[in-house]
Amino acid sequence: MTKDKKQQLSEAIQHNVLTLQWAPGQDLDESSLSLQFGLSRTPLREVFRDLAGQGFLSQKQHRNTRVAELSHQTLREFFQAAPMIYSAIMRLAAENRTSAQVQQLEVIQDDFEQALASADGQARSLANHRFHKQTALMANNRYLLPSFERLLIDHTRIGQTFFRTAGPDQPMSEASDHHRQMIAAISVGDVARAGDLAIEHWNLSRAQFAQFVMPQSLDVNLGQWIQGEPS
Amino acid sequence: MTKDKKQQLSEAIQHNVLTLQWAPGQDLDESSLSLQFGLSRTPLREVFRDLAGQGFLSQKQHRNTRVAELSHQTLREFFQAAPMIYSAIMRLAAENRTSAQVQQLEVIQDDFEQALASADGQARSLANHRFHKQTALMANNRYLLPSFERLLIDHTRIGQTFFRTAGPDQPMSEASDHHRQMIAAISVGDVARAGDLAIEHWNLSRAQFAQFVMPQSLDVNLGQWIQGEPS
DNA sequence: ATTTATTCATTTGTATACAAACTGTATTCA
DNA sequence: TGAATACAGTTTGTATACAAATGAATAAAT
Repeated sequence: MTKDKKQQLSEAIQHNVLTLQWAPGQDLDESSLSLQFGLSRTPLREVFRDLAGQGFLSQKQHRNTRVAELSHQTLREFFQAAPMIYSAIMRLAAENRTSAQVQQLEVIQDDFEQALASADGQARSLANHRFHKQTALMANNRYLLPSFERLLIDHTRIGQTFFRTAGPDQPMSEASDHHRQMIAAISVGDVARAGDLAIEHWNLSRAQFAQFVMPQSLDVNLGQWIQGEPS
Repeated sequence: MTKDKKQQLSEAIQHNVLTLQWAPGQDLDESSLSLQFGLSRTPLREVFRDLAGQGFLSQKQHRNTRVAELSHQTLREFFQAAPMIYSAIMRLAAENRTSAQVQQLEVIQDDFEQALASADGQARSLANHRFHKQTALMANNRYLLPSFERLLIDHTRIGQTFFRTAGPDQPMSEASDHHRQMIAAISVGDVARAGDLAIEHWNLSRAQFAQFVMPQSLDVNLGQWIQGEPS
């Protein structure tokens, strides 16, 4: 009945990090969490290590574990890497998908649209997260996956602001349209189209970021990456 | 005097994995290793988890930890991801490098050339590994790094055969030439040139792979990726 | 008054004992 | 004979006690 405690703990931490209920950089306390989840410190620390390896948390020797930071520097690195990786994942998803996975993706997309209709920013954001995570699963490439998952974590955290404040109108439905078109492209194995859609979808996200969270001082630097290739 | 035992253990494992002294898929024994390194199982298991997260080892619930596998499937995924990531890392290295890092890279390259002169396949291969790891450090992008490191692990393992058997002649010196040109491009911040060199260097590696380790049956499938974009 | 030591409380890291799970062998039953 | 099951030995996973390291607060010194 009581599922795997470690699994539960891991999922709870991931949830708290992705929804910003735990702020970037926030300290975590081993003993209180181990009490809270009925686990001793040994397995708890193993979960910490796993999640640090995946980019949810960060650890330093003899210092407490914290929620992974989100600094200006990480944002810059984020914009340098994201379009390429998202596009590659989408192309490979179109290449390698199975029909069962496509069906699963459609279910997830239905959830996403339901979440958009609600006013619940967390639900919207997590549903979006699940959609893209499924595309990564379909891409089926162990080398690309870790980078993509890291990007997705921070994409979801940054996007919180947007999903929280915006109504279910313009850009929201545009995102949903993209998802539907992605499913179509992936479903028929149209690799090039899938890759292009990723870029297009990404440009939408970028516009959101610029509007809602981008520090003014970074705009100039980011500009050269946003357009495409830097000269 | 006795440095950090965990660090020592971690480096020893990495070395054994990269040089194929531990074969892909090989089982590891917790108790014998903990005895051997004078560490209890608790910290040893933490090292295992870290290295599994980095792609050196692989773990499953209630099963022993093993050296990460190298199957046909992983090779396919490898060829799908490698050129793009290598190129991106090299471009970013040219973009973000510091002069101290360039100097460091030159030292590493000197080591590499020394190793080429020797007949020691492991030394050659590890020196090559260090060169590319340094470029990743210079790229300074936390999102790309985990994917690149995974690729580099398997690149090094696959390349062992080549570095072991070949003399210090044709393709060897060609690789070394590439390294020198990379340093030059990175040093002056020529982003496009650095990216192109990565592709060029990669094509050389690929030729080596095809010649030395590629299973005949896979050649056809891999062909479509080797040329560039699949239609 | 500011800086430098020193102490102590808190937290992280390690060792070890114990519990749970898996693997292979032997035994039972069809 | 072959399949299924039960058992034993080994290995992985967890709890807990202890050791080491950190940082904050106090005391000492310039």
